[in-house]
Amino acid sequence: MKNKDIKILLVDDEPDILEIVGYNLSNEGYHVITGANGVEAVKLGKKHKPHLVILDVMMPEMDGIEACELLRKNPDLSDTIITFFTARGEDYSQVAGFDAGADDYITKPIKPKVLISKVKALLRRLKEKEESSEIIKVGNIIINREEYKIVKGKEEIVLPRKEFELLSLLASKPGKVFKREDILDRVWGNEVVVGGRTIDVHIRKLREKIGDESFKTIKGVGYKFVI
Amino acid sequence: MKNKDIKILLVDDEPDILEIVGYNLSNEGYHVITGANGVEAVKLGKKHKPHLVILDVMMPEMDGIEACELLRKNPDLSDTIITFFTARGEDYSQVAGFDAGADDYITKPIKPKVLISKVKALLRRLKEKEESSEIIKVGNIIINREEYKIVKGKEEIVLPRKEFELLSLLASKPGKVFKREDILDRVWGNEVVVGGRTIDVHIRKLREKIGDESFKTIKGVGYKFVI
DNA sequence: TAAATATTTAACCCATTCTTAATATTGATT
DNA sequence: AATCAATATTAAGAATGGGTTAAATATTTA
Repeated sequence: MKNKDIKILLVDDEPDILEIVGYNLSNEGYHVITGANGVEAVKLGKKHKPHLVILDVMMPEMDGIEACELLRKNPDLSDTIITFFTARGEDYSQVAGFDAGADDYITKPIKPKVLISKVKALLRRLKEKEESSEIIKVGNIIINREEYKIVKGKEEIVLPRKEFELLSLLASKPGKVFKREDILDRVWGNEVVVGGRTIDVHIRKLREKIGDESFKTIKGVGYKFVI
Repeated sequence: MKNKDIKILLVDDEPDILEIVGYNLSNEGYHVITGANGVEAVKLGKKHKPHLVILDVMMPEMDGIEACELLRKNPDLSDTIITFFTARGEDYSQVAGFDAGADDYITKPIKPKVLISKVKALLRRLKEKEESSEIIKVGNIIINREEYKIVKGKEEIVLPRKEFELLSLLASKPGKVFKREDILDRVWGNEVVVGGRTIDVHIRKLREKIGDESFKTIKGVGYKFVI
């Protein structure tokens, strides 16, 4: 996603702030939308579905806290990051702000450079959510290597390390036969020497936990995972 | 940011050191700038705005400590990491160095491999600084890194530093398993060696204070924070 | 400087995980 | 079908690795 496609809704009742901050954000290539109070914030939020909302707390008509609560109620904006724009020292606003569903806050005054890097950090958060990490999906099984978690259908299966690694290896290429020596190399590491039956025992455990039908033995060669 | 874009200012009065260390750093792809004394360090620092400065302590003209103090006064270099390069045993220099605003120190002699990994660790710190937004929200817990404050529900929880860092690391990616070695790297720093049970003890404290259910152990791997 | 607090170490325990070994079964080959 | 080598099964024991605690150090604070 390019900066041009990223929409930032900036809401503040001081025109100067809108001007300066808006200018800096535009300069970075973001698509900036501005509003002057809470009512506008809610209206513009609904209309534009911005990726990031920067909300001043103290505003006429409707303050930032209330606006934030209303914005959060809109399911279209559930992935939107909302951050408050608050004068240093207005501590109460932070607490109230988080209750209202804000993700962060930015203190005024702030240097343009710092603001930009803060905005980038917030948007990076959004990006991370989108990017899926090391996840293997096969049939109805999802293997999440980052979380060390297996989900089969609806149930979560907990596997000890060696079993997890073995399954992950076999499932990384369903259908492919992995030779016994390759399995030893990749799951046990080629410096460790274990007896010949160790793999079998682990396969057995997996068959018990994941399902017999998923693991095929190729006699004299190795094993494969089938869907 | 690619290595090519990372500028390292290396300052030492011994040409051999500049040669060897500089070679190793260049080899990793870093953009290396070298200087022979404190005066040059300050001049080159101002000019190039390096991301990392490696400063020998004992140098003619102006020593590393003084150079460090001067570099620190430059607001452009506020994000720059400064580390001293000191012969093993020159203990006083470490103390004085930190007073002068240094972030770390590297002892001579050092093997190229160790040096590189140290530099990487330092640069990782820089990256984290840039990236980490100061507030992490997970479940009903708000971690405010800027104020070193934890709020769980309505109550504020005070955590000592290591516990705080550990929690904030784990909570930075709920669900993700952090390997023990990664935790050591990122909370303790990879140069510090602590006993095997240290992490456990801190986890235990967190479990007491935050809630047992939030910290899951993945045996043989590490820990994860779950909501 | 003393007192308080934080951090690390060390010792021990316990549970889980891994491996082995002994025996049973399978399947390819003749 | 007999044979034989490879794999399956099982249970037991070994090894690993985490949990817990208290005491020893370090560090910070008053």
